[in-house]
Amino acid sequence: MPELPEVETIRRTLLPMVKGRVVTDVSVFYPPITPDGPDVVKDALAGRTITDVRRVGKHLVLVLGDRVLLVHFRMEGRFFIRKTTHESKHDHVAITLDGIDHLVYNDTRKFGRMLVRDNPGYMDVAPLSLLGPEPAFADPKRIWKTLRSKTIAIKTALLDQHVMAGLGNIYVDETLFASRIHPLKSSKTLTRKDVGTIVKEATRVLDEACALGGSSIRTYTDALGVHGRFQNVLNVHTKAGEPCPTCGQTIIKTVVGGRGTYVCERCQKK
DNA sequence: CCCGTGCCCTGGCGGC
DNA sequence: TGCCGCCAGGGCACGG
Repeated sequence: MPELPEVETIRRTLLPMVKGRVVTDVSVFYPPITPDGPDVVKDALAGRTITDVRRVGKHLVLVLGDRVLLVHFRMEGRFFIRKTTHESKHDHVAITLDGIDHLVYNDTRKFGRMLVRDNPGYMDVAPLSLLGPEPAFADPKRIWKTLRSKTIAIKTALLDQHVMAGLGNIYVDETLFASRIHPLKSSKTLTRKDVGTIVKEATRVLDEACALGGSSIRTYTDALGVHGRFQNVLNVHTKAGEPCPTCGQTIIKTVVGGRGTYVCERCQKK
C-alpha cells in the first residue's frame, strides 16, 4: 500500500530509468485505470519526453514538458520496466519508451488511477489542489484549527488527505503511537501541543521510512523489485498480540473508521 | 458543510 | 484437498 515513503522510493528508483526518454506508444489494457479515457493519456504522452519524476503526497507525477501524468497507486499499484507490454494479467497500462522497452503499470486490485493535467498549473486544479500540506511543511497551528472543527476520530482525520497529505494506514498508526495519542480520540479535543506532537512525529516517521525505502508489508513491493525495510522497525502496525516496545502491554488490533488499527491501550490516551 | 456508509476489486485465508 | 464466502483497504459518490 504505497503511502508517501513508498511513492518517494518509486520516484527515486524510476527517475534515472525514464528521465530523458521519449514515449513512443501507450497501451491501455484495463480502461478504468484511465477514467478520462485511454486516448487522453495516449495523446498527452505520445511523442513527448519524460523530463522529471516528482511526488505530491501519495501521487507520482511524470512530467512530460507541458503535460503531467498523475499516478495514484492506491493499494497495490506498481511499475515495472519490461520488454513485453502485457506479460501478467495484472498489467494494465504499458508506456513504451524509445520504442525499446515499456514502463508497465501493474495493479492486482485495479484500484489505481492515472490522470493527465497541464504543466504548469497541475498543482492548482483537482486533485492536487485539494490536498493538505505534507507533515514536513504543515503549520501545526493551522492543522489544529482544522482538527478542532471536526468531530471525527483523530485517526480518521489523519487519513483524510485534505487535512494532511501522505499518511496512510501504516504510518498513521505509527505516528499516533509515537505521539502517545489514542486513534479514537476525538479530533476536537486535541490541544495545540498534541497537534504539534502529531505533526512532528508524522514528519519523523515518514522521513525514517523514506530513508529505509518504505515498507513492503502484505503483497506490496515497490517498483522494479526494490524492497523496503521500514516494516522491520514498525512499533505497533501489524503487531497485535506482541508487547508494546514502551510499556510491555499487549498491542491490540481494533477497527477505526473501517480501518484495521493497532494500538497500545496503556500508552495511547483517549 | 459534515459525516457515515457502500463501492470498487481480487488474492488469501478460515471454515467445513 | 478443494471450494465457498468473506474481507482488506484509499478515495470518492451518495445520502441523511
